Amino acid sequence: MLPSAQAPLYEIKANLFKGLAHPARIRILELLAAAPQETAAVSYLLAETGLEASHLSQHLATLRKHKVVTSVRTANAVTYRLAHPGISQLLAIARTFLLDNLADSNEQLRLAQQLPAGHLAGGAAS
Amino acid sequence: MLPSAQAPLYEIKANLFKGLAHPARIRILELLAAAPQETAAVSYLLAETGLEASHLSQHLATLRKHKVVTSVRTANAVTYRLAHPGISQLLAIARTFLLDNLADSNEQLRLAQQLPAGHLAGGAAS
DNA sequence: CCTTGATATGATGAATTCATCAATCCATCA
DNA sequence: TGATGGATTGATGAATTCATCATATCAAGG
Repeated sequence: MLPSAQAPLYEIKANLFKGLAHPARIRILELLAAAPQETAAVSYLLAETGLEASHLSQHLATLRKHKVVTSVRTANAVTYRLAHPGISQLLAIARTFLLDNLADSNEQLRLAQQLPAGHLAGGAAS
Repeated sequence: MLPSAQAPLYEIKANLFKGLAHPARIRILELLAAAPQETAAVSYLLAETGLEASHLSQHLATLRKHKVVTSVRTANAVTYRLAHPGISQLLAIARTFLLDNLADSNEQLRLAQQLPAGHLAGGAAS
């Protein structure tokens, strides 16, 4: 059920978050958010994510379905763009929230051990 | 797979959004966001949402699992609280994004009909 | 102890999403 | 036209989430 003027706003919001609820789609969106004019070609996304073409297409289709991205075909190339600046804001806020969670984990670890916590996260990509 | 210091950040983000990807949970979070100190009792959430107790509990458990809320039991009452101010920011941004989508829908409708669009959404709750 | 109120958990079938491969479509070129 | 490159769609089984009811747990009072 897609966003519709007839659906309650909480349903519309939940649907938006469903569109964001997969790691591969987060990676795609972050590549777009970091690209000039929040726009990138499928070929670029393909190279950067390392996904198989059909897998990437499926995820892009989901993002289109949820109106998180828009696409334009130019000859044999298709480019995708974030549909709204709010998307990158959502990603940015999710980052601060999660970094705080990491800080909390550090705090709990320290209280548990009564020792200064070493560094916990060394491999976080984005 | 819960947020862990070892998981890539895009997986952590996707997991956060999974926690938000259900209408009932959005409603709960918005009630909390609007409550004093972003805190409310289960009994209050029960009355406001109209959900059955076990259904509400299941959703609250999901929100706890995703660290979107925290809970405290005081005697036979349990209160929930947003775990981070970022949550209400996510909801607020989702709102602006979606309102823009409504505006877009209005624009397309107008172009299609070459007539001023009447009001489309009259029943949106939140 | 039993009863009551408040809340959480367990279990199960239905629905949806995910992962993945095959096939198809679109555009270009010789 | 056929071949090639770029991108999408269709199909299917596995995994996860959702919906819902039964049961259990926690806390307080008589």
